[in-house]
Amino acid sequence: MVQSPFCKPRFPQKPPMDIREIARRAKVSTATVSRTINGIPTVDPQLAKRVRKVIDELGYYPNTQARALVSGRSRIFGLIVSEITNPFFPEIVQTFENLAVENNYEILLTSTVHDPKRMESSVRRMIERRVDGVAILTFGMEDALLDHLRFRKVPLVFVDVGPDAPGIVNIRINYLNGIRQAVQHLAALRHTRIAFIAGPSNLKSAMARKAAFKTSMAEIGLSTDLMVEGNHRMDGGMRALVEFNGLSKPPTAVLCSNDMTAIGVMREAYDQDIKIPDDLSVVGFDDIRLAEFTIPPLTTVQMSQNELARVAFDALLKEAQRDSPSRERSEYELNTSLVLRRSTALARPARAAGKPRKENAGSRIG
Amino acid sequence: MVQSPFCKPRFPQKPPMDIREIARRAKVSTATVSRTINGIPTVDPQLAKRVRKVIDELGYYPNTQARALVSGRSRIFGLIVSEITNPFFPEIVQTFENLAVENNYEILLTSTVHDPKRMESSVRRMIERRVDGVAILTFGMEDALLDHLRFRKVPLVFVDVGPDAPGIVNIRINYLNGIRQAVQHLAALRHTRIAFIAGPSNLKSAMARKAAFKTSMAEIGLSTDLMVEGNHRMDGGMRALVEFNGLSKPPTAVLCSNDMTAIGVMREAYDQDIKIPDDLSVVGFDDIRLAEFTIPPLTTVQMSQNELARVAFDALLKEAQRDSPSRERSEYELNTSLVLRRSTALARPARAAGKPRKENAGSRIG
DNA sequence: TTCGCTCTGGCAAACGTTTTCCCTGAAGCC
DNA sequence: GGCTTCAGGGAAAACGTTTGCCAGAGCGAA
Repeated sequence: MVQSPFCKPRFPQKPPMDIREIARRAKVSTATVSRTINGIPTVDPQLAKRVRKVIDELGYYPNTQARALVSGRSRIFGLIVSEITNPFFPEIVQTFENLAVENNYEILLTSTVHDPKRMESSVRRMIERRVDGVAILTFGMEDALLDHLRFRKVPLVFVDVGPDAPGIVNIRINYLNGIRQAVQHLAALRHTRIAFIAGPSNLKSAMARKAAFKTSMAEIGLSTDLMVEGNHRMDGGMRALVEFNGLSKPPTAVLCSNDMTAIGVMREAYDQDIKIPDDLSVVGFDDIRLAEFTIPPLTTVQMSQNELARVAFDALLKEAQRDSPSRERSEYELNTSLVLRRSTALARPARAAGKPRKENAGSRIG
Repeated sequence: MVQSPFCKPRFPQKPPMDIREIARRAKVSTATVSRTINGIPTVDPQLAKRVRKVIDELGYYPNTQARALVSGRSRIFGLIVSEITNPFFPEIVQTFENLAVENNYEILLTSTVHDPKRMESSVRRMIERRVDGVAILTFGMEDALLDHLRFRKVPLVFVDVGPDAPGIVNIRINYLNGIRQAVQHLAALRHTRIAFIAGPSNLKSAMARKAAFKTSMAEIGLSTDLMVEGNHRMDGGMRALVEFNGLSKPPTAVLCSNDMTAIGVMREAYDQDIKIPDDLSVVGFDDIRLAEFTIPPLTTVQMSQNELARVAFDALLKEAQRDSPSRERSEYELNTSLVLRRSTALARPARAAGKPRKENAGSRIG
């Protein structure tokens, strides 16, 4: 609990540039200045004009902290992500910021970097700054931490994993739609040995994707014995491909739980001289911006980060603007859909078992 | 100047959970509680313990806004970038945040998205939230805006482009070092027709890189007639390569003003069936994390985002902690150096002029 | 003219901290 | 035991806003 002290003012000699100074110069009370700034209609247009003139001349900007203190609203939304360097998030952050600017909010951006200590710190920072709401785009947040926020009646927006409680908004993602499209696309290209590289099993969203894959495969009568757990990072994808290649009958197509995994697969394939899409079809998930620019461009299931951010922000805004906590739980749904690029192709009739790649010693059938 | 009003408290009935409540329950004055929280040593250990107990039991978190109001320090640093979706920045933001957490600061992250309105809004937001300092990692900020900050004696940290004024920290980047290494590396691989794809000419940093390229080429007696202006985005790189291929004697190696440009080049090369590095060597600049995972992995000049962020943050912290503005201008220098990966190779003796690629109709010498 | 109503705008009380100043009591010294 | 010193902790004044309440002005109607 020990904290470094908030110390003395930087420059005590700094001339006071506050609402009172404005009031003095405009020969009105501070109340009128405040009302003018806040666009309250009861103030006489003449007066307002005079006040605004002084404000502009002096380059006065109201002190948000004082405002927040008295109004009880900080006009800050918290945004918790797992790590900013994960390419999935910058797009979201950008959209979030754009919306914040439009609505005179600030974003308190916090990343957990998968560290419990940091999660706790994230929540503490949110509470200390008295955010008006938090969007939680990371997974595996401990309930005890959430309770801190819930106890303070901070509006919460989750993706996928929120508890079913009043005042908590959940954005559900329809994984099945996109993943079914991906599976059927691969099937249409004559692939039957379709592998899946899952995300870490402690991530609900990763499990949901995996379930969607199983369902989709079952629907068209394909077996799902080719499944490996990755980590949603590139190295996970690379390792998975190595593992697949050790199999007697390796897959001809791989569906990945996210794009970074797919990029890892492609990278490993490059190292092993496996041609994509000719030797192996690869499909990602997320459609991060980068997916368009991989080599080859990645066919992937799109989950619009833009839309996700927008829905989350709107929900937060709506929740923050009401004066009492909403009673009914709100739910939003986000769809997913396949976007075709160039990392998938017709399946080769068969690949020789355990064929050594680099040396190209094996015979190729067909 | 019209702003939406800060409205009434969300839940007036919320029980007061403030320093006074703590004081009451611990049977001390608010002053003691405050002193305890701030770790001021004059408070009796017994008392402090009692206070901390109450604080923990009640889950009390001090109100940062009130603290900031009275102390005159917000414990917020502004961070202005051009756009978060530019892969160059997330790494910086992450490091910045890590350091902020360590030092009990918050980051107010703002992006200009190359829009003058947004720049203005960025600066306004910084001032309104009374940040303790701003790191400006974007270029082409208008002086009038900066003056707003300078006038308020907000510590400022720039990369490369800061004005020479007291209290302004400049982080200079030694572009020449890394670029010279890159050029000499290519020359050692027998390349003589080395092209450069520059960044937009209104970016000082881009111009500095270009100048470093010219210098490096001149040093080893090579001509620099193969220069094109890109835009630091992928499409710029793609267009540049198209342009080069229209030439009667296209380059055998390309040095790019940043990694995104290089990725664009590689992407276009893929489309045109130009093999990298066999047909064309490519070198980037920045060493964004992604560079390690392109196909092939990109040889590039590293400018450590980590170190940049760290230097910027430290400078800000130092500046914010002093009680009067520093008189002397501080300067930091950041080095750059080449990191070798797999996008460069020995030059082919010559490439046939205007050789059509896809159709592979030309003869290949060597 | 007087009453009462509507508007406008000022006064002052919050908001939740930090910090100055001062008071108390205890310890140290002769 | 009386004096000085000092450490510890409390009362209260800031910090810069918003906003409830009220006073006065202006105006129309009786």
